[in-house]
Amino acid sequence: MAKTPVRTRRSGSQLSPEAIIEASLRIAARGSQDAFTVRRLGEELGADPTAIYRHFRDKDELLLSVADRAYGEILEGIPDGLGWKDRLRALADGSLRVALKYPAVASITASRTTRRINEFRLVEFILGAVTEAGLDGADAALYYRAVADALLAYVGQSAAYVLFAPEIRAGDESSWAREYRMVDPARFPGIARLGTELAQVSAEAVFDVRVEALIAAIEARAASPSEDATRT
Amino acid sequence: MAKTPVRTRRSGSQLSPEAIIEASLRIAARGSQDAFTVRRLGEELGADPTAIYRHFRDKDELLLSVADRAYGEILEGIPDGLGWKDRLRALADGSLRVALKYPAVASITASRTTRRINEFRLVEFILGAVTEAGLDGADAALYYRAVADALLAYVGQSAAYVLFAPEIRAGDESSWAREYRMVDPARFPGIARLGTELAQVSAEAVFDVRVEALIAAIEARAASPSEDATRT
DNA sequence: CACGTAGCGCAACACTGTTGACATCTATGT
DNA sequence: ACATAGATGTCAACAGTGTTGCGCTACGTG
Repeated sequence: MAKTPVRTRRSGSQLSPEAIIEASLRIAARGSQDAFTVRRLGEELGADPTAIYRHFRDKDELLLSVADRAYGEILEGIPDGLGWKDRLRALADGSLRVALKYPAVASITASRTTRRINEFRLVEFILGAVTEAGLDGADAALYYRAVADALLAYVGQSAAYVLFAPEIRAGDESSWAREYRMVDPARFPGIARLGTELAQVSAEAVFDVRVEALIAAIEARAASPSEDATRT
Repeated sequence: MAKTPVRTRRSGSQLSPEAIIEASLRIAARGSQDAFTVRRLGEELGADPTAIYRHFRDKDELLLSVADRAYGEILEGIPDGLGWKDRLRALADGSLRVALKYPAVASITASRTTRRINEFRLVEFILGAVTEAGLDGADAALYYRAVADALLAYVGQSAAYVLFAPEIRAGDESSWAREYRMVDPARFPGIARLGTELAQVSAEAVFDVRVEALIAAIEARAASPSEDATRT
């Protein structure tokens, strides 16, 4: 029936949760070239599309498992021996890298919670960084959430973007060079004056600014822990 | 044909782009109670579901128009006479408010560009704020993008979250009080130690931290404009 | 006044995720 | 060793999504 499969795997089974997760990652790695659908997944596995429902309750549960596997890939890419700032930077870079590697997974999972092993490891990783920065208690929890939410949001947004059809993406990207260059300078003086600079901003630089802003906020908070965290 | 409708509206027409946009906003305002689908939209308009294709090329174009209308709603809610910091704070609050009012629209549009009038006004608004803060040229463009992307990402993430089915949301929210409380303290000492504080963090406080972090980054950048913007 | 066409309704298509019925085949209890 | 229960896989089908082609009506314009 539609029940969570037991742990005892039968030897005769062709499929397994691990094999399904890996096939999902293979499909997701092809980005917008290959849709991450149940039928396509069955094709990749050489099995009936509905066979995966014997190993996962629904596609959502599969997606969370796949995402957790991706979380592990992020953690593996972070070297040891770094200070808390460089650990957070490495985490940000790795998250973006993995999210762009599996955009279909990242774009859907960005506002979810996997509640699986590698998510625990990631939480512990961030908590360790903010603790080393000098935060503790409610402050550590608050700034952990700020870091985690910001990373997930940005990374998910970037993933959703690369997942768009090329023609849509081309239209969005060229807008800075087209529509934004033709605006009425009287109504929009700022856009008219900075049109060239706006078209030249790189996504990497923006990502950098946002990561460094968070790190600076953590540092500032650790320096004055008694004040209230909210706006003055 | 599948061509963009001309501007001369016939008097006998029951529908109009404006009426369709407003019906879309009404449906989107019902959140997860009412799915924002083409058929539901036709029902709301008292017309055939496919009638909207005489006014919009596809659902994507409609969505961008609806989003731009929501952008206008954000701008209307921002009072005059504020300094640049309070203008950005009011923008952030208004963006989140409108996004949560029309979650179905915000969650899809978060990584898109409308290229319509109210988006121009929003860009001009943010550019004015960062300019008043003391930034100019490439710096103003860079930090505009950081603010705009961060706002869109967070607001879209929040919208996607409230759009989830209540049972999924309940599972995600209770995870802090359940799974995260039962982790092995030896493997995850940070989670075990801060479990209580993690469960008590409010989304508003997290939003606040992220907005203030960006404002502080702009201020710091304006104070030392000669340095390189990237990580040291 | 005739005619081209915008506006709209209807039926249908391709594509999602998902479920129920049926068959097979393994693992286990006796 | 054998029978049975349950896990695994296949097939057909369903409800839901966005979208398109065809035909009709009624309007605005020549």
